[in-house]
Amino acid sequence: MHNSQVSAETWSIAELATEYAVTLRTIRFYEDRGLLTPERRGTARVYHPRDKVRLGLILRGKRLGFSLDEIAKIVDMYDAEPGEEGQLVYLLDQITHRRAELEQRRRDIEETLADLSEVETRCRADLSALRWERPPGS
Amino acid sequence: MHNSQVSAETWSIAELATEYAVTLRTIRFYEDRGLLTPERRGTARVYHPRDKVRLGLILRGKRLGFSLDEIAKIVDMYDAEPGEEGQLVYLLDQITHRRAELEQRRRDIEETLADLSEVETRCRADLSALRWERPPGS
DNA sequence: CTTTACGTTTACGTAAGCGTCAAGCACGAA
DNA sequence: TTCGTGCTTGACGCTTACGTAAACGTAAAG
Repeated sequence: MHNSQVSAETWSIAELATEYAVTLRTIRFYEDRGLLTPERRGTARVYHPRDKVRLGLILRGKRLGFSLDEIAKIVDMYDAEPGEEGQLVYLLDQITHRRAELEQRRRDIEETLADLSEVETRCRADLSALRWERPPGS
Repeated sequence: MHNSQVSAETWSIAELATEYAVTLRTIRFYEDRGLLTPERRGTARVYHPRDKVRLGLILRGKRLGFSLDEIAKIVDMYDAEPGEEGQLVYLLDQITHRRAELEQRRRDIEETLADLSEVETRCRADLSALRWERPPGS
C-alpha cells in the first residue's frame, strides 16, 4: 500500500464506475456532455471529491427521470459561484421551478403507490378466493 | 348538440389530445405500442372511458420517468383479469418490485428538495450580502 | 520482452419517443 | 360538385443515452 496518506482523495474511472454501478462508457459520456471535468494525469482521468459528488447527483437526477440537459442545470446550481445579482435571482427562479416539478412528481408517486395498494388488495382477494374453491393440497 | 344523451361516454382522438395536452401522433404511437386499443368506427378511432383512464396512467408513468415498456407492464396490472394462481403471484411480485422503485424515487425527491432548500438559503444569503455592500438605489 | 490490467479515442449502432411531412378518405356545408 | 375539416396510414428524420467493437497507449509484473 503506497498511498495510505492521501488515500481516498482521488479515484480512477474504474473505481467510480464500480462504486456507482455504471460503465466507463457512461462516465465518459457524462464528461462529453460537460457534466464531469476530471483532472488529467497524462492521458488518464483522475476524479476528485467534487466529481464524485457530481456523479452521485447526476445519477439521482436520472432516477428522477430528468434528462441530462436538465440535470446539468440542476447540478451546476450546486456549485455556482455567488456571482452577480441577476445570476442569483435567476438561480432562485430555477429553484422554484424545480421544486414545483419535484412536488408534482411526488404527488404522482403517492397516487401510484395508492393505486398499487388497491391492485394488491384485489389481487390477494382473488388469490384467497381461488384457494377456497380449490382447497390446499390439490 | 346532437349527442347530449350518451355524451362523455366516448371521445375522439382530438378530444383526448387536447384534454391531456399531447399530440395525435403521440396517442397513435401509444396504440402502436399496444398501450391503447380504441374501438374503430369505420376508419376513425373511438376512445372509451377505459382508454381515457389508461392514457392518464401512461402520462403519469411518463412523468415518473418510466419507459413505455415499463408503463405497459404497470398499466396492464390495473385491468388484469383474475387469472390463475401463477399469474396472481407474479402480479404481487411485480407490485412489490414497483413499490420498491417508487419508494426509492420518493427518497430521491426528498433529498433533492432538501438540497434545493440549502442552495436557496445560501443564495438568499449571498443576495442580501450583495445588497448590504451596495445599498439600495445604486 | 511479453503478458496482463487498465486506460484511451474514434466511430458506428440502437432503442425510445416522438415530429413532420405526404397523400388520401369521409362527410357535412355551400 | 367542391370545399374545408378532421381523421387516416405510411414513412422518414431526429435527439437522447448510452452499447459495442476496433485499435492503440502505458505501466507494472512475471
